[in-house]
Amino acid sequence: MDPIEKQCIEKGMRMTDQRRVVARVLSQAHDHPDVEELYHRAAAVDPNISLATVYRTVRLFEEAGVVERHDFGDGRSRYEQAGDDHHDHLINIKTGQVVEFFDKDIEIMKEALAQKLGYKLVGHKLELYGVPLEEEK
Amino acid sequence: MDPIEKQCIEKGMRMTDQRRVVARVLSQAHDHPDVEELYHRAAAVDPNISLATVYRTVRLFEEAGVVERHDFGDGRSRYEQAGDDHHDHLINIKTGQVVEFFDKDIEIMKEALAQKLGYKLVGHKLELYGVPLEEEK
DNA sequence: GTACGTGCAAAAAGTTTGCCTACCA
DNA sequence: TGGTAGGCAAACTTTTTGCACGTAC
Repeated sequence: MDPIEKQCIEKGMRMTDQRRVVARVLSQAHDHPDVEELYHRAAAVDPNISLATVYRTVRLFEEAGVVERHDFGDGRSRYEQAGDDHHDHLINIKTGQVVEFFDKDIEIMKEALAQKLGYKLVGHKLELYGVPLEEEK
Repeated sequence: MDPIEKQCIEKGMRMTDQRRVVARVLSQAHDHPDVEELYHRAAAVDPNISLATVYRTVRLFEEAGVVERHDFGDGRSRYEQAGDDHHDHLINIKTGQVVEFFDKDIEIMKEALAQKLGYKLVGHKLELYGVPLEEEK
């Protein structure tokens, strides 16, 4: 069983075929698909799934904390599995390609900064936008 | 003359009354208004300005680099003057209130990280989402 | 004078919702 | 079987655009 479905069951969600399909598609995705893309991938498995259901499902998953929603500035929400392996993103503004990275020190600093400002950190995102070094000209 | 208008002229933009009004509203804003809010503030000065013009103007300003666009997760774009005083944001998820902060060390780390990944940093944003420490329960 | 900006309304894009049917537990 | 999820289409929100008119330079 895929990890997202497992988490859903643990949280007591009612599991339908459609939710299982979306869960699996998200678990297997190694990119950051938007809803339209998720819909296509899900429809390849179950051609009867509707776009509305994909919207409802990703929202449900997001609220349950099993997936993360991102906005990389192109007007669409993008989703990925919310694992224990937190990471940040670097977006190549020439190609739209997204590179994931993790840096322990910066994570520590985020926590410390929130604390210093008088807040408990409940979420955080760091996005770097860049151009490849060789082509920067 | 407000700083945004000055920058616009330096960049050779044609300055209309409407652009001046939006520039002034943005220069005087100390929050992160969305387009609807900018439109209201601009309309208070010039009742003939249209929403479409505000959209066109903020986009123009953003592309020229004189304002910054943010997405704090509520589905609308929010704008603020792009000064030399870069800062990041902490969003109080209970109230939606936005706290600005700046941390030299974290800025240095962003730059270093991008470099390590093989990119030249052209933009970056760090958003912390938190709840006030006293009320965290 | 001419290229460019504006207002208005319509359209586009992304997302949500109402309603009725279908199905999970 | 009862309550909840899904499909479909319509509605909604935010943002963009076509067109005719107006204006900065």
